[in-house]
Amino acid sequence: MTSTAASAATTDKWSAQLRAHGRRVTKQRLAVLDAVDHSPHAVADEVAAIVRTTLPDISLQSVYVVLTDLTETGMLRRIEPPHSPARYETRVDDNHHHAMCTGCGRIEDVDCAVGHAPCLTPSNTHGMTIQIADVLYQGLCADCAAKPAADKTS
Amino acid sequence: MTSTAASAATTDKWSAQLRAHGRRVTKQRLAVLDAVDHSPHAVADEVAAIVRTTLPDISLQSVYVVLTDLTETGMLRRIEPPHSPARYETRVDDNHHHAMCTGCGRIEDVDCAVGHAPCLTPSNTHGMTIQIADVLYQGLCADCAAKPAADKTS
DNA sequence: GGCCTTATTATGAATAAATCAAAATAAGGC
DNA sequence: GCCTTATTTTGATTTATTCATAATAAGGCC
Repeated sequence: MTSTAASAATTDKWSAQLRAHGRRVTKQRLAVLDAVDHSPHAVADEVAAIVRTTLPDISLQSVYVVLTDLTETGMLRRIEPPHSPARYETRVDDNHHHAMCTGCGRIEDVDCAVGHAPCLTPSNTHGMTIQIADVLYQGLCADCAAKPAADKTS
Repeated sequence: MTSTAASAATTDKWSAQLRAHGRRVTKQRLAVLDAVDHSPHAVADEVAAIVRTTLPDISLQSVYVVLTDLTETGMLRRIEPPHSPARYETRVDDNHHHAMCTGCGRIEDVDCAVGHAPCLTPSNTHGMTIQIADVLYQGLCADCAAKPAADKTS
C-alpha cells in the first residue's frame, strides 16, 4: 500500500536524497518536500497549510525548521522577493530565474535568457568569486495587463 | 554660508528633483538623500544614524517614512537582499546590479554584463511585460576568500 | 513678512516573518 | 526491541516594518 499523500516513487526519491545529505527520513520532511513540489513558490504559511492535510498538528515553527534545513542541504531553493515572505521550490541546480507580477504578485519560473547562464559572468565583480546569480524580473502579467484598474469600477 | 552637512550644489540638485516629483523640500528628506548618497547600500538603521549627525532627534519611523516615499518617487532604489533588511541607494535608472559576499554580507555595485540590459529579454516570460530585472550575484569577496575560516583560529 | 492650507513628520502602538532555547519525541543502527 | 542522537515541538523572543493619529512646518498668497 502506498503512503498517504505522495506516490511511493516520489517518496522514495526524497528519501534517497535525504539520506544522501545525511538526514533522517521523517514524515515531516517528506510532507514538506511534497507540498513544495506540488505548490512551487509557496510561502511558509501555505506550505504549513498543505502539510496539515496529512499532518494536522504540525506547527508553523516546525515547518520553518524543516524548510530552513532543507534549504541548507540544497534540496529546496528559497526565493525572497520584495514585499513578500520567503518562498520555496524544489527546482534546484538548473539556473532558472523568476518573474513576479507587480499587479497580483504571482511568480513564474523563467529560464535563463541565453541558456548557459550569461548572468554568471558579469563585467566587474570587484574580485568576487560568483557562485549564484539570482535574477528577478518584475512586470505586469497578461491577466493584470488586461484589467489594469479592475478594482476601480469607477 | 553653506548648509550644515551637504554641499549647496547637491542640496540644490535634491531640492529640484523633489519639486519635480511634487514633493516639498524638507530638511529630513535632504538629510536622508545625503546620507544614502554618501553611504550606498545602507540599511534603515544606518541611514537613521547618519541622519542623526545633523538631525539628532529624528526617529527611525520618520526615516522609514521618508525612505519609503523617496523610493516610490524613484529618487531612491530599494534593494532587498536575503538575510538582510532592505538597503537603499541613490543610483537609479542605470540598470546596474548587485553582488553580495556570502562571507561578510558586503554589497557592491555591478554593471550589467553585456551593457545593454541583456537580462531584460528573457526567453519566456509567460506573457509578462517586463519592466525591471534585478540581478543579485552571490559569492565570496576577495577579502573573505583570503581568510576562509579566520574566525576558527583552531 | 505673516497667514493659511495641506503635506509632512513625530509618536506610540501594532504587525508579520523568522529565529531561538529547552523539552519531548522518534529514526535508524545495533 | 533498545539506545543514541537527530529531529520536532513548544512557547517566547527578536527584528524589520507599517499603521493611525496628533503635531508641525513648507510654500503659495496677500
